[in-house]
Amino acid sequence: MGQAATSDTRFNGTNMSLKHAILTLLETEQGSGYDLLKRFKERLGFFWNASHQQIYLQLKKMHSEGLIEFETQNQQGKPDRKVYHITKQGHDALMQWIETPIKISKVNDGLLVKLYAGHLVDISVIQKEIAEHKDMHTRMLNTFLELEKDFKALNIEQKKQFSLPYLTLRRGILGEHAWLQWAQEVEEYFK
Amino acid sequence: MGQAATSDTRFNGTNMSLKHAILTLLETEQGSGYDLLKRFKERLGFFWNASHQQIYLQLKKMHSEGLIEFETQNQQGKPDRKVYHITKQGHDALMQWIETPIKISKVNDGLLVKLYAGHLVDISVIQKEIAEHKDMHTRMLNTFLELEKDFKALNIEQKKQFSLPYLTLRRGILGEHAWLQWAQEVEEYFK
DNA sequence: TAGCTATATGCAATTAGTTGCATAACGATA
DNA sequence: TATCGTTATGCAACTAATTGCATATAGCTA
Repeated sequence: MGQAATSDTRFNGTNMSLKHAILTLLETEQGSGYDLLKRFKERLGFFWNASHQQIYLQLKKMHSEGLIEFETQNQQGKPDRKVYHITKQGHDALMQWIETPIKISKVNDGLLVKLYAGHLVDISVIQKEIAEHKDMHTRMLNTFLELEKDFKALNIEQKKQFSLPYLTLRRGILGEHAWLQWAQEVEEYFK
Repeated sequence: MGQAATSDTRFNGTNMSLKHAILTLLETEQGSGYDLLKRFKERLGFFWNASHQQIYLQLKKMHSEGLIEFETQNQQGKPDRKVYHITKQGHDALMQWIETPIKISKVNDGLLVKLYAGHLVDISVIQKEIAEHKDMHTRMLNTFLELEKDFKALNIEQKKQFSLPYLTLRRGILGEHAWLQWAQEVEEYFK
């Protein structure tokens, strides 16, 4: 056990930011911060996560940079909505970003740090936590499989339309499968 | 395609920080910032990544918090080394962290944002970038498989000693396998 | 009726992480 | 001899993200 697992040069490229994920969403359809929050959760949750605070902050910043514009919609009973849409500048920035290589995404997983340090505590502490994470991953996988079922029920035209989002969904499914397979191995090891 | 993929309540718990990864490393063996950097790269690269700037900054902060202590070692020809070791306080903080549930680790993958937005550009742009990432993931998998080979060559006693790090390595291997399998699917889709 | 969820937005303080720069000497390679 | 990689540490400026708080209404549930 002594080979270098990573080398700095493999991780070069532009840094990803929430900014381009938001531009991508607004490119297809305008929406408020709240709309975007929902879209992140519903459609991008398997590869991008963002809190509402972060989204609102980014939107404000992007507006000041001229990447997006908004109109205020008054609503009865509910607070006003700021409906954002992408500008020419925002579209250009997105296109430029897509064509610039990005870094391989960084993995920082606290659960594995715990497992690595597991000799310091009763191993049942770790086992219990892995079991809890397994539940979460199982629920996520099931959600993804539901989404896949929906996709498979579409007609050929619609399938073509959603093929790229579907490929990202596949990443989520394969990723969760791998996680659960690993958890299985860990369980068997401790049996 | 419309089900919620994630819900806020599933992501509760203490936030992981570099701090505890460093404490874990120092718990086993004392070392300098530079040593820790190497250990991150060599042994934790498949689940934790940190730059040297960040490590030195954290060490300074942790020292001011009393979690670690250091002695300065003079060396001929080379700069002085600050060899850090964990304190009682640091050990206690680590133990407490291990027993506190942590959040499921966040996934933010720019490459998938690009794929999601792939309809905006010539798809070959995306294909090319996925191919480049595939190379990196292949190299990483090979490194991990080498490490696994080293582990398998150990005797029973040593295997027992390194069983927990080995399980974290398995996560890396299964994760990279899943990534490459996905890349294969994407390639076949575009063929 | 009290609490929960959803809708809708935001600020302030803090922590985490990146990017760029700086220094300094050794040994190996070109 | 010039450059490159390794060893060794660090600051400054910036960007990214988290945590906690704050406001306000409607509808549903216990």
